Amino acid sequence: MAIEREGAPRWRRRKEARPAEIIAAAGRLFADHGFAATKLDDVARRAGVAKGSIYLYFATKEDLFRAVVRSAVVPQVQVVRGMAEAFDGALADLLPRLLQGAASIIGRSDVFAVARMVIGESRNFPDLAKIWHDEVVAPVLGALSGAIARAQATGDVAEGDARLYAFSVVGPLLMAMLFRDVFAQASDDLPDLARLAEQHARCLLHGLPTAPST
Amino acid sequence: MAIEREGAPRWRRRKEARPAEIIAAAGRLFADHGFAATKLDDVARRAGVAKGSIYLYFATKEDLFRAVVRSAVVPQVQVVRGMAEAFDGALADLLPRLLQGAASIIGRSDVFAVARMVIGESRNFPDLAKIWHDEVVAPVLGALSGAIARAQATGDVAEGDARLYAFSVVGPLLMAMLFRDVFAQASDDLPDLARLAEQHARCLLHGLPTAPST
Amino acid sequence: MAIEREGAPRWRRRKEARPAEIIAAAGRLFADHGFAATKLDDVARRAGVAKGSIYLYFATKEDLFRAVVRSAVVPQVQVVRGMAEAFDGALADLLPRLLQGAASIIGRSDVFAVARMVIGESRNFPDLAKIWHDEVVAPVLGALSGAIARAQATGDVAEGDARLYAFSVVGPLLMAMLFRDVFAQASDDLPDLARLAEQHARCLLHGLPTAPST
Amino acid sequence: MAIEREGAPRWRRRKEARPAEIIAAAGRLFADHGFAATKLDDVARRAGVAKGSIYLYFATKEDLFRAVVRSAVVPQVQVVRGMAEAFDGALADLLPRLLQGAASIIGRSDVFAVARMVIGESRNFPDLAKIWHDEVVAPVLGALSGAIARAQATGDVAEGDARLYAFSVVGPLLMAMLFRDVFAQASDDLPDLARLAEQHARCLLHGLPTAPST
DNA sequence: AATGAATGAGAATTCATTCAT
DNA sequence: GATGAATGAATTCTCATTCAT
Repeated sequence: MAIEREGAPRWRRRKEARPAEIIAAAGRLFADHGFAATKLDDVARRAGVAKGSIYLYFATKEDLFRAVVRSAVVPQVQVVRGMAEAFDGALADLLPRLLQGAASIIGRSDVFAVARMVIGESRNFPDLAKIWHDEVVAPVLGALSGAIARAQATGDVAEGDARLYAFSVVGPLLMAMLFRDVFAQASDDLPDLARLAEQHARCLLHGLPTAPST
Repeated sequence: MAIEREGAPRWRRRKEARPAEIIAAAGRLFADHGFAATKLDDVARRAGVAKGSIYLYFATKEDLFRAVVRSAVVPQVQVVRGMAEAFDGALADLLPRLLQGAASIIGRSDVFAVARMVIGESRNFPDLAKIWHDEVVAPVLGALSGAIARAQATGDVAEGDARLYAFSVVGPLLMAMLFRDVFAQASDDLPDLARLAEQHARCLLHGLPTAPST
Repeated sequence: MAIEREGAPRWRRRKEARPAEIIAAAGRLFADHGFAATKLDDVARRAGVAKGSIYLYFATKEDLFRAVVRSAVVPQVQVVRGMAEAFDGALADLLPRLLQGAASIIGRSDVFAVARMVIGESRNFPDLAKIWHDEVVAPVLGALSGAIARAQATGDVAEGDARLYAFSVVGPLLMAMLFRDVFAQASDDLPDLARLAEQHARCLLHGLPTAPST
Repeated sequence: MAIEREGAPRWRRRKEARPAEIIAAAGRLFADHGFAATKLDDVARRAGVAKGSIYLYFATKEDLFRAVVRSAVVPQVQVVRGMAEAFDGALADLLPRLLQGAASIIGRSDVFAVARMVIGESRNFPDLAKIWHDEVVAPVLGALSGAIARAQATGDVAEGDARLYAFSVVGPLLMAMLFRDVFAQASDDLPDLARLAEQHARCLLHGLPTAPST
């Protein structure tokens, strides 16, 4: 239909970009409506592509969904790497920076939209749960547990299960993020991530009580 | 399926029991496959009912979904009440019991299957997110924040945002529960809820470091 | 449910009345929504009867429809008889009275609701078209044709097909009635039946032209 | 079914032809069985199209029905125009030609199948009754009334309500057409439209009586 | 490669009819 | 007789997927 005659078309969509554009469009719609409620018709329209073209790059709708989740995993892996490298200083210095960083970095992205999808579809797409676990969650927990274990070795941190301590460290922040994502409309008192990060770091260092209990 | 007690007719009208049976069947399937992937045909079969009979009690599939979530809210409200009443003793006694209780009570039920559904469908069913928030989440957070605020008033707890402290208290446990639910198949190292409850309680009371930081 | 204990219940629906009540209720709904769009549920509710009770008197929905149409035929047959008996006087006297009578009698009843149903469902219920034809339409046309034929024999009416003359006599009035019924909402200028009857009678007697064309 | 001319590919996309083909098939079935009793499955089969394809062009079954009726209106409007232009000569010349023309033109088409549908469903589809009224019935009546009024102005036609005269003019013919359509199977003496047209024209001009009644 | 018309299996929903009470 | 809960076949509508162009 759109006829381009002369040698170099003024502007042409690069075919290499297509899959990424489709993934971006699909990601948005999946995040907004869930897997089943998202229509490939809409994905195509949003991506500025014909419906059939999606099938040039993705065999099925499920495949596209997988691609979306995978593509969201990649940047997270960067974050994970950054965190792992950060785990070196003293715990008292580390924790605030760590939580603040997580709060601001993750809080700015839309990982949690993807996380929500993965959570909601974890039974239908066990492989995605696996990917998400292996590529994102386990490494973060691993790096964190490792740092804590090292801190225990140097006597900085009380004895106990390092992996469970990792939950103690990141659980509140993650829960708050999920809260914000799920209850965005339902609540008019969404937790402030930065303040939570700061306060929780202090809580982890000194405990909840005013006077340290001997 | 439904075992009739002695003397009862082989088959009888059960106008009162039917909705509950359907909700139970639907709850199971929704939890396992999500809203969209659950077929009313299967719900009917599982409930031992004809497909059309579902419509005697629920106007639409969405309505049935809502009923399932609502019905899951009720028992949680009991739990919430129990927790609220528990918030009276000294923090040092309270926290371990509280977390242990939450871990065992909630961990035994299948709330998290429903929670997973609510999370996954929160965009498609904002009203359910609202119900879940208002009936379950907000009251728990409220009761907890209240107790913490009271403890702050008596000088037991350091100053800070009581509501954010509530996240610090329950976040790790909730994240661990969600982890177990979502990554049941993906991970071979699921966190032990009871141990986490116990360890996190200690962590909250003394902080992470070995020697309380003055 | 409604328990009546003592000997003679104060008031009890006479079972003989039931079928008629059901027919009345069904007639109304069929007329308003057509055969297919009428739900037996609504018929039952309107008749103040349980849905299953309809089947005590009518084997199927179609049967009920037939009964409705048949029941509407009976009073029409009376009208037909009345018309037949009226055909005796001189044409000049007869026509105005006849048309006026038809206009007022038929116009007051709701025959045309039934007629509309018969017309609309004539393909699906050929037997009803047959009944309506044999019991209502044919007798009227027959009586009218007969009277016209007699008037032709006495030289009162010009020669020609008496049956077609019958169409000339009643067609305008019937079309106007149908018009009123079908276009009740669509038109804001519904024809006045009484005036049409009067004017058409004159038209039939003298012709349209001012000066009778010799 | 649809015969392709030479050189045409055995099968090809016919985006433009499809809607018309579907309307044609649907029109036939709606006319034969009514709106509710017509299954889209059958429409699809008759149109040589997959069931889903219907929905590429019509949002709902009701929409398709509307399209059918609308499409039947267009040719009628032509007829109306023709009639309007015909209204010029003297009444004595005009009436026979007019009625004959109407009888042969309309009698040959299948308008009355559509009319029957509109009549039968006028309660369920008031908008269609409105369209039919505004586009077909009112213009015809209007043109006819106008011509009669002009004839009254020139003294050709007796005084009286021109619009009601219009009913006197066309009523018999329309009623006969409806009779033929509805009672095709029920009657073995269907009125001959051409003869009725001719005889009714005479009746209108001279009146029923042999000797013009002064 | 790209298109988008066409497909048809699949799912929700309706409702006439049945039947245990 | 009367009831109304239960049934399940039937139907509309959806949408992932295909394929001729």
